[in-house]
Amino acid sequence: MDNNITRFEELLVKNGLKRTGARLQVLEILSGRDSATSQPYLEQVMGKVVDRVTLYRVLQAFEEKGIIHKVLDSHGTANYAICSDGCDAHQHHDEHVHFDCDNCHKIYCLESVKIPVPKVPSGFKVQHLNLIATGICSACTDKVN
Amino acid sequence: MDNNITRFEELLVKNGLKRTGARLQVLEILSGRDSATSQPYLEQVMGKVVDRVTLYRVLQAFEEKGIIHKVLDSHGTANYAICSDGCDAHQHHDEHVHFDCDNCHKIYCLESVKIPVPKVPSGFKVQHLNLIATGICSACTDKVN
DNA sequence: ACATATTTGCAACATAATTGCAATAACATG
DNA sequence: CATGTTATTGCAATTATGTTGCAAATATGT
Ligand SMILES: [Mn+2]
Ligand SMILES: [Mn+2]
Ligand SMILES: [Zn+2]
Ligand SMILES: [Zn+2]
Repeated sequence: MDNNITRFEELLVKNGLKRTGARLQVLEILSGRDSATSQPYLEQVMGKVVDRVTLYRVLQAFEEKGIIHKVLDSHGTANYAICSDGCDAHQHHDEHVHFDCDNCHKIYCLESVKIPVPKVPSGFKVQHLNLIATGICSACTDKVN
Repeated sequence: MDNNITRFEELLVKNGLKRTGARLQVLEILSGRDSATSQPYLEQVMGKVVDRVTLYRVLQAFEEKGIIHKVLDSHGTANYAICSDGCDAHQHHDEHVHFDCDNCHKIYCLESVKIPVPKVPSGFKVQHLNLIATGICSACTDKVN
């Protein structure tokens, strides 16, 4: 229909969400970064043009639709990253390792790294795994050398 | 009970902490439970006898001394459990798996379950691992059957 | 019992997140 | 392109978690 429609707008429509400025802006920001983006950072860069509450609702809607996923860092701060693929409103499939760099404090989605399944005591039924590794990221390691 | 008091008092003294009511009460509560205890729960059961701020400071001191460790659940809520191993002021070594039950919402320290080390891309240097498994705990599984 | 360093309570502040409601904007329909 | 319906937003208020400064209280060695 409309060839001007961007891929973000398609994503919104596909998920039954109206294409509003706030939503497009969040998608723009998140997709332009190589690591997860914290809620405080988002709130700061989006400024007062978009209300805090709207940002929270946008993030919540995106998470529910499987457009983004949330990663809590070691301080409990919410960080968001675009889901790579296959996630939808019914299920997220991004059980990859997240890497929290002690130096630059970026949180990387290590999409290719599956979480190794631990052997839990009998009786415990594991449904989801969430592994956060902390240390020094590749970029920071390079800088030092 | 009296034995406990003595044991806890020794623990405090050993760590250069004065044995105060608030600290002993926190140790009592945490040690009497089979799973990690959330800050909100602690605040509730300790009531207004102990100020919120004092509770925060007690928890912070205990964590620094290696007496307890903090586990953030999937909502980012702080939960605390007594350290089993020889943790001290210089280092925690309780990198065990934590199990967050979807049913009873208890967080278990699976002391015996080490976190399997993931293979991260070259350049990334892992220093710590934090794995939280969610699912149904042993007690809840039993109840259903 | 006394001196002193630690610990506590209080008040104030900071930040993250949620809710209800009214105003507004998106968009399907004609 | 005007209009009606519905989703979305902004605003104000509220809740929850956590921190800081400071003065009062208390634990402890002497
Ligand atoms: Mn991710
Ligand atoms: Mn533990
Ligand atoms: Zn880094
Ligand atoms: Zn359970």
